[in-house]
Amino acid sequence: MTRPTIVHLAQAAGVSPTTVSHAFSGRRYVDPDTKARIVALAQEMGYRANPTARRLRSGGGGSVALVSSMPFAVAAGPSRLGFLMEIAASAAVTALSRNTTLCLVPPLERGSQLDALDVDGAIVVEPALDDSVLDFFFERAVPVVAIGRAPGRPDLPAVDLRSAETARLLLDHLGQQGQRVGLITGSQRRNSYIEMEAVYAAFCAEKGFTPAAMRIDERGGEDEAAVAVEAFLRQTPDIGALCVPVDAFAAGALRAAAALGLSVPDDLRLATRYDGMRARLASPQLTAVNLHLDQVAETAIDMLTGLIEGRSSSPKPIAAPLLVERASSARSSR
Amino acid sequence: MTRPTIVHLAQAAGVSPTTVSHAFSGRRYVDPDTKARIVALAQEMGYRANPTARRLRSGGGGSVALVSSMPFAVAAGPSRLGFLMEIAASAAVTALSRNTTLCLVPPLERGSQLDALDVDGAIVVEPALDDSVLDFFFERAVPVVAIGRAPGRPDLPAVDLRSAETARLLLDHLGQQGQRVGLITGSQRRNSYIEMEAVYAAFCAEKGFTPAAMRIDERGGEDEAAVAVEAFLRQTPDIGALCVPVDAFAAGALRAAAALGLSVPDDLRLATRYDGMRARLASPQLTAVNLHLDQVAETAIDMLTGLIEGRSSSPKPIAAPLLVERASSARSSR
DNA sequence: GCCGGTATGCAAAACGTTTTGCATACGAGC
DNA sequence: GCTCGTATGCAAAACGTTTTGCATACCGGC
Repeated sequence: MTRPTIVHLAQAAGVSPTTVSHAFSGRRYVDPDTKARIVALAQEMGYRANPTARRLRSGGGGSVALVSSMPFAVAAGPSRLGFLMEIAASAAVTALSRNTTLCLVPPLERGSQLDALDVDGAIVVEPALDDSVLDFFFERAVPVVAIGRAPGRPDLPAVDLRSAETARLLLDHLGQQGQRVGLITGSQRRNSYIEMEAVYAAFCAEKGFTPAAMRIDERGGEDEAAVAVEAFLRQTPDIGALCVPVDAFAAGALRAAAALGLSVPDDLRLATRYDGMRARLASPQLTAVNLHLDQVAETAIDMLTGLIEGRSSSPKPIAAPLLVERASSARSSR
Repeated sequence: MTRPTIVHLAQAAGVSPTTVSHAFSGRRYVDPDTKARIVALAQEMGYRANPTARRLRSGGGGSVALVSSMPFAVAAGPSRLGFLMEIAASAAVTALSRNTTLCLVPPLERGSQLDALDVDGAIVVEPALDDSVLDFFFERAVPVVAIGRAPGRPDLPAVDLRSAETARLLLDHLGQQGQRVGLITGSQRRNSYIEMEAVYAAFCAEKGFTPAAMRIDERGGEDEAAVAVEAFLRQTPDIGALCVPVDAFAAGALRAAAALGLSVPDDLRLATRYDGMRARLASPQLTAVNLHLDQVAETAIDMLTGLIEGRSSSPKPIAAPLLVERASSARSSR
């Protein structure tokens, strides 16, 4: 009744477990007849190697974690989809094609019991400065690849999201008619915010206008952003364009504009970073950037498997970010 | 340099591995002083039990798979988010709180190497008739819980999505002003389609109008739906309302209506099933149903862990589906 | 008749835990 | 002094693989 093991199969085939193992792994020669007999018998008995035993002996093999340090249960509702999940979808596909499974790990809260987490590596999405998620894996000596560089850890293998370029793309586009451009980022210290803020500072200096930037706590999501952006716009009424990399915040900004009677894009041009459903289906549709997340996910998985197997990671570059112009930043007709 | 094992720790503490094991598991009494010493030393040495070894000895423990048989790489773009991913997010959170990890498994294509998949159970989202995903797990004697009953397998544990009620809700709403209502489902044989089609037949008989239904292959996604629905509407011009449970198809239906110069909701009232981002951010927003997917995911995880541990599954019921009225089916003003 | 090579397969030692049955020591009760 | 419970801990056997070194048999060449 119990599941057949390699010993049962070996007995049935009249050979040793060693031979059975070799027959399947191909690591040593096995007489073709013998092998055929074993395979046929395995089929018949429904034998299937126990993956746990296999990985105990052979060390690791077969699964990586995908983790975000962004709130994901906290910011309930639609915002928990999007960026992370799009990466998850691509990464799962890629991982599977590398014969690896992908474990989805929600943000680690303090006291989370994660002993069960048994992975050979981890992909951490947009780690923040001093991110405890990174420590968690370091303690366990689990190799990590970050998506988006890890602030304060220039040595950590990462897939570069090219945030500086992305920022430049957005800002140049938003300010192309001479508008004063504002910037809304998150208060968490993620590399994309940091790079964007730096590019923004340079941009302002170049154009000769005073920076108008604000940071919002990610945990508040769209609602908090709507309130905060409204206050921000009241305070800086000469802002003609707003760069809002977090799509949930951009949705909040749309609401803020509406509340103030500002028309988008005529009174306020708006653009966000991640070209996901939120950007595509907002009204008006949001100008955004194609970050090639499918490539990013694939590259991250490849780097990680490389790291796990001790190969030096090939830093396959991601295609340059691509501006996707939409109605929210259409050239003003006024 | 290598990671310390229980033997190293035992040596360092001057006890046997047995005692160390008991100190952590609490399955036998260990002198408090000894235990404290062991724990302190473990901390210092960075000892952490190897989960693989643990599960080999103790049998299973710690991970479940989430699988959809819906195309997910095939239907690229935005449609690969949504339903499955919302469930994934909730399920991952619930799973973690049960000290279990969630593996995301993309649709199994023929020949997929899934030997690495080492899970104690699986949640299959909306299985179709004769779904090969189910066979895959049966072969491996992995317990399965379905989300949405499995057609042809009334015995399979499942979380009921209450599709009949959902259908009734949508149809009654759409037909409330006497319109003739059409139905668009998927050509795959999933329980929700089957139930909806049955309710629809009864509904038509009741109201005394000829059914107008169509099935579309899911793999075509929104684009194929746009084309198909346009043809469908041309052919049955007296349709005043359309029930389109698949949100990607509903988005296609919107495009079809626009192409035909039909205004939604004035000329055509529209409603879909899953109240996700797609419904909320479409223009006009789509009337949809709150299926309580967070509850569904949590219940599925609970049933599955129950099944794995041999407990009889407690069939905690899901809250009744709730109609969320939006602009796409607003009461016609004409 | 001996040597070297190839073909085929096995025994036994890992891998790092958990679990079970047994052992020792010690104090209390008689 | 003997028995008995309780406190504490250990040895050894699992769990199901993979891996490594060794064994046997056979064949051809000298």
